[in-house]
Amino acid sequence: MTVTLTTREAIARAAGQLFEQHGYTGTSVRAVAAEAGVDPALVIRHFGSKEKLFLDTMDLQGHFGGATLGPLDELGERLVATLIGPGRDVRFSAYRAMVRASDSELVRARLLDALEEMFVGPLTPRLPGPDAELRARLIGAQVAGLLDQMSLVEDPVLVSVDPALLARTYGAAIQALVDPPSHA
Amino acid sequence: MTVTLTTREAIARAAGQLFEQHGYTGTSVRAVAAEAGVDPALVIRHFGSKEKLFLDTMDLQGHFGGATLGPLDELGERLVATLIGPGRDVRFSAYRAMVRASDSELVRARLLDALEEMFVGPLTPRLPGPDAELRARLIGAQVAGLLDQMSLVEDPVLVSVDPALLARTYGAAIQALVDPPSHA
DNA sequence: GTCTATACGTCGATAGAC
DNA sequence: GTCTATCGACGTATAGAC
Repeated sequence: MTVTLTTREAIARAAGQLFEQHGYTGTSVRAVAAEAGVDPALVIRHFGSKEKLFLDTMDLQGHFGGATLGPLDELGERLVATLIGPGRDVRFSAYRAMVRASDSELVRARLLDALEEMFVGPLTPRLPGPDAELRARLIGAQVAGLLDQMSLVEDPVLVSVDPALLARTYGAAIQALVDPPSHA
Repeated sequence: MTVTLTTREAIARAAGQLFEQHGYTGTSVRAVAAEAGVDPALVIRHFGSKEKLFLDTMDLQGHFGGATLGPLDELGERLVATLIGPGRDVRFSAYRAMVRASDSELVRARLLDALEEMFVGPLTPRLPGPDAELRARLIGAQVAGLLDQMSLVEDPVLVSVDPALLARTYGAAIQALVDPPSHA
């Protein structure tokens, strides 16, 4: 029920919006300050640096939580459907903003941590068969790759294809890592 | 047999090295000029802008060519083995530099083009069964994701795991998109 | 035609006055 | 806490010397 925002909240809100819209480089501290209606020096004073402001503002975990829930059977298809389903825009723009800022070492570390917490961690103890952790990490790679093509470089074919077909097709490839490997 | 480099060549060589080493943001036009032993203004004069210098310098196609050759049988495993096999460092650093610079729209477009030319184009006409183009693009996504985790965020587990095991495991997931889908 | 010298505008960040 | 003034570094442009 807060009618007024604290200065810090106003800055964070403006920063999140501008970072997702124009990227890290394309968003100046001065632009954030103008959007929030405060002095540019205040932005640095409150958050320490532009980089910390970015990391404090961007949140991946909040958008992808629970994607690995449910039975292992057909988990691949459900996982993809969750990623590209309703509300995909907020997920895509958060991931896109992070990767675009990956020239920063802290941002890369955050990306690795987020993937670990959201996919590798929950998945590893549930996968049957050998090399469970490796397979969980490779499922994470598949997720990252799909997000790359759909939200970062925006492959027009993938963006506009029937989501159900995409979930079925890519889900099968993910399922190949969920199910225990069959040796030749 | 050229003993001396032209100014343009010297700039390009210095730029390529610095961009791969310190990223786009971490490499200043002035640093490139100093490394090449020329005046900073010359860099802009020869290449137009820092962004064009980056695009002229970075080359993905040259490093990944021919990864999709050979019989479709076990193509997945061979593809991964080629990506992470001997000389992986040059491939990884080229890809890493590009993604780190993906705040630029031109760089993102180049990434999409490169993946299309190297994987989607050669693969689409060869894949049996329905949705060949979609499956080829999703194989591209799998490749991008693996490169993300190994060369951009540098997942320590994936970087140090036995390459043969990795090729076998991730190769099986790629093979699931090479082979025609089996409907339930 | 190259190259040098210099300068412009903007950036992230800091110091110190209210 | 907030603003003013300012710093050094950046990408880029241009004028003019070889």
